[in-house]
Amino acid sequence: MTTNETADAAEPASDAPKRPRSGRATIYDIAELAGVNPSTVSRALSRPGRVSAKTEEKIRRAAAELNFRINPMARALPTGRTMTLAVVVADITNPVVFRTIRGAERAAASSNYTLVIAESQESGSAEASAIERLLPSVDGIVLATTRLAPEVIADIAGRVPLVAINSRPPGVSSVVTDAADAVSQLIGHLVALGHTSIGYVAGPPTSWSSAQRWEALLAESERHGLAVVEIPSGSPTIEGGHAAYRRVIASRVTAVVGFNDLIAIGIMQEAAAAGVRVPDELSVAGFDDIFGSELIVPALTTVRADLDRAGAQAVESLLAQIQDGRPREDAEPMPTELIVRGSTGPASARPL
Amino acid sequence: MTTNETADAAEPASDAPKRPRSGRATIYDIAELAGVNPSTVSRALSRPGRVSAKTEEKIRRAAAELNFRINPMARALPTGRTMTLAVVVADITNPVVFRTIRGAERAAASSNYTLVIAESQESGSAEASAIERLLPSVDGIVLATTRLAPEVIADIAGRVPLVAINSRPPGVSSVVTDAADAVSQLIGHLVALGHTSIGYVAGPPTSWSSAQRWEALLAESERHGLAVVEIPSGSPTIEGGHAAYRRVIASRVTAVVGFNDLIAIGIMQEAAAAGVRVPDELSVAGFDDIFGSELIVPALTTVRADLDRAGAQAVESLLAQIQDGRPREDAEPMPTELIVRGSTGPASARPL
DNA sequence: CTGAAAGCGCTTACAG
DNA sequence: CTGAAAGCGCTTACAG
Repeated sequence: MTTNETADAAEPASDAPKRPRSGRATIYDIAELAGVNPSTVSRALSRPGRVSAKTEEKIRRAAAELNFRINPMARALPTGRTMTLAVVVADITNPVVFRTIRGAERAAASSNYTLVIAESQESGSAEASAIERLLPSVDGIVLATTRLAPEVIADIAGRVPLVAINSRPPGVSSVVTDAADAVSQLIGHLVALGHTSIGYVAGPPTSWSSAQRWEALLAESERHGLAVVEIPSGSPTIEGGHAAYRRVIASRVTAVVGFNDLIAIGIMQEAAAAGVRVPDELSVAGFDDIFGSELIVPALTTVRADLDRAGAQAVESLLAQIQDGRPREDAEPMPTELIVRGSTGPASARPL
Repeated sequence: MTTNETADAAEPASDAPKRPRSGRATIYDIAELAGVNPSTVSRALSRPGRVSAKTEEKIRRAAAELNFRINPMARALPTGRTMTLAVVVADITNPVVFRTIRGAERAAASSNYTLVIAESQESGSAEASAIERLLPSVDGIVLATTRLAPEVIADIAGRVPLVAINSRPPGVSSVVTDAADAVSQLIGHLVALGHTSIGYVAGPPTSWSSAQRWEALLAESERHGLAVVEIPSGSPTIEGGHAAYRRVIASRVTAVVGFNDLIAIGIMQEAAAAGVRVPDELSVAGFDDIFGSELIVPALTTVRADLDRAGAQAVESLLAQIQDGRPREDAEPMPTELIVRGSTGPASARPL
């Protein structure tokens, strides 16, 4: 009532046929202007070629004149296609995830899809409920988070097209980076420098990639006859690195690899605070090559993956899945590249 | 056809009443189960209290049993409320903007709104068209970008609730940081160190905040009797800082302030490459206190603003505007805080 | 308080 | 090729 009155008051004082409340032109307006049936307008606009050339032309002209924009909500109702995708992440602030988001956003936009982003900061249950909330309004989901159990993810994937980034839930499409190769490059570098005992500061216990990297490290340790040790971090952040530092030192390793650059940076900061020189007394390396890795002194040795591309690839795979109605064959793990910088150096016994 | 057959094939082989294609329960299912009219279900679910307690209870029970989730698209059609907000940014990668996005996302989520993000990397026209595309599917827009002319923004604001971040288009709601105070703090610090000639490396020519900061700097220069010079950067990035470096040196200033930390970092990198010591020969400062400012050596003196809060505040203001139907009174400019670190020091003539 | 009806802006078989 | 009709899943005056 109130709403209507307000809307009416805002209308121009002409007695034009009733205008939609939004003030936007609809296919009915076009139909009237072009002298055709609304259904013809719909056809002309949504699948060109199904209508005679001259009618189509007339309709296009009318649409342009009325500055017509299709209403995606209205279209979504009969078709069930919302033309929007969701990406759910644990923490937008993490440099790794926003690169992924950017890649995803671009791929989505270039296919005329809209991207909504959901951050699930809190618990895994918050995450699940965010997904639940989004479900009816999206055509698919990119899951770039570590909080959900594989079975839960598989379950969601049963209800909506989904692709996971950096995890491989059973039966679910995913895009991952090549952990074995990444770790192999990094360890090769460290071994060449003479390191024989290496620490790995892990990411969250639920993180698939962290587990992968540790597994790869175990494999490398056998190959090279290394002593390796896994150290928990609490969280994949600078603070996580701080928290792990004492255990790193206590382990007497000569080199430490962080699950990600954030952790590695945290470790370097603690080392600096404790007067332990990097890399002379302790070599440090990470993964991701985030902004800041190059800035810190010494600059951080790390393994880079093309995260933008991972995000884009996830969206492309998702779109294909939406098209075909069934999950797409997973692509190869994405290649990685070792970036050697100043934080790693020759092994040398640290004075006790 | 194909679609329907597929859907049918997927259905359980019972002869249950026709299920909606989505497989989700609708209010009709609830109505049937609860033995009431669909309109009653709608009322019970959307505005509790308009229905007798016991019917409501029955309906809730049925809804829960069917695991009902309202379809936001379907609701949007009659109401015109999509429950989604858009935030449009120039570059997601910019640390400043993703902090803002995070704040916006949280505020939106806590009001049960969904946030879609649009990146407009390219030209201002790409930006305008992205907005155009989003317009029908959102209830409001947060504009955190620098590419659009104030009149264009004002025009868009006439068609959809909008609030701008870090610009003040005429007649448009906005949230901005307190440039005058920020610059005053920073210049006070530099003056105390003995600097009398200061360079300002600007952001994009279309950037309202960059202009604000420069204006404030001019005002400060009068107050303190300083020589100040504005230097263009091309872009608000590290590369922009690189590009501006020669002009900075050529200007013979003893201190330089970047429009943002990215530019300041770029300048520091060039200085390091050229063997110019910071801060001994050149003091450098920035704005934003991004991740990385603390990592670089020497750590960057900068002015911090609470960007998360800015994003959240923009969303709140937008929501109020959507409620009331008219723009909300702008809040005070947000306070800022000077963070003094190692990149600024006493003025000293640089050897030619 | 609740039911029956109309409508939001599209799409898509079904006829012709 | 195009029109007329029904329907997508909701909401909301209008009656009772």
